[in-house]
Amino acid sequence: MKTSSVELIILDLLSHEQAHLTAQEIYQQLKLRLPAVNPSTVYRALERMAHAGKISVSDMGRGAMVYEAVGGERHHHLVCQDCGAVMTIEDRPVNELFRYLEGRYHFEMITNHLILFGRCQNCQKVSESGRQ
Amino acid sequence: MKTSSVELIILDLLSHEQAHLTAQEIYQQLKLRLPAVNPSTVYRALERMAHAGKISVSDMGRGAMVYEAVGGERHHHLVCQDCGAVMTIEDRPVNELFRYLEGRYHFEMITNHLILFGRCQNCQKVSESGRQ
DNA sequence: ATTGAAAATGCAAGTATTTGCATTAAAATA
DNA sequence: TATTTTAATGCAAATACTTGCATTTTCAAT
Ligand SMILES: [Zn+2]
Ligand SMILES: [Zn+2]
Ligand SMILES: [Zn+2]
Ligand SMILES: [Zn+2]
Repeated sequence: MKTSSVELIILDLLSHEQAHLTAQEIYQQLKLRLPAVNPSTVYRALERMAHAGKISVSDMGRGAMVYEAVGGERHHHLVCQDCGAVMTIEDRPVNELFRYLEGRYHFEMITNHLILFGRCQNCQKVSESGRQ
Repeated sequence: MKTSSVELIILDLLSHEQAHLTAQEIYQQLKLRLPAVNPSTVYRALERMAHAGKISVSDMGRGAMVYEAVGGERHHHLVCQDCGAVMTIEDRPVNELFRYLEGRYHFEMITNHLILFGRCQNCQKVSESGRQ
């Protein structure tokens, strides 16, 4: 794999903020620095980087996959399906499950950014009191 | 919510086989029974049904989300990123993690069909011996 | 420094998915 | 049953994403 200039900029974009960006958002940002870049180049670069484990790809309920640089502390998220709130959770309990499954099923886990959907405390209260 | 005829057929499609079907696959099947159905009707029905908890939506690495009827035994999957093999795993250990997280974060879990990516035993062996 | 192979990019066409708005069908109400 | 209300559908246009192929760039080997 050649070190593509587009890849370098994408990594820079994703590293700066601890961002979860969609392909579209990345493309828009990228155009600011590389005005002539083609959309398909971006889609292909993201696919390549995800496959190489440089970035994670996750459905966070935003209608399109979001990408994040892999590197710092490993983490996961709880996403509220009602209000969209995103909570970040520690790796430990998730990691324990993963180690167990690896042993039990002789499977080597690659997933490194788990997204779980549900309802946050606030939205639970709302529907408890109000109608619905 | 009106009982839409499209919804009924989709549920029937998804129930019959313990299928994980993409929107396109569902649309193609549906056309056999309802030749004049419009694609957007299918996409909208799927969105509605997912939101109502009637079906699960998951990325199983097939390039598009797959839908499955919710109802029988709750289960989850391990998907091999190399060969695409799909293993079905029991709910118990996953459920334990979920209950823990619910208590720890006052979060009510909705995710009911978890997909974890990794490498199956066979593909691990292959890359161990062969090159790469 | 040149040359050649392999990988990345651009471009254009194809496919998939979403969206706004008018119409139709279903449920609720009178 | 007739009327009103609300949700589902069709249609067409817009947007998002993918793919095949020609060209350009990168890296490694002269
Ligand atoms: Zn994250
Ligand atoms: Zn919430
Ligand atoms: Zn399943
Ligand atoms: Zn495999």
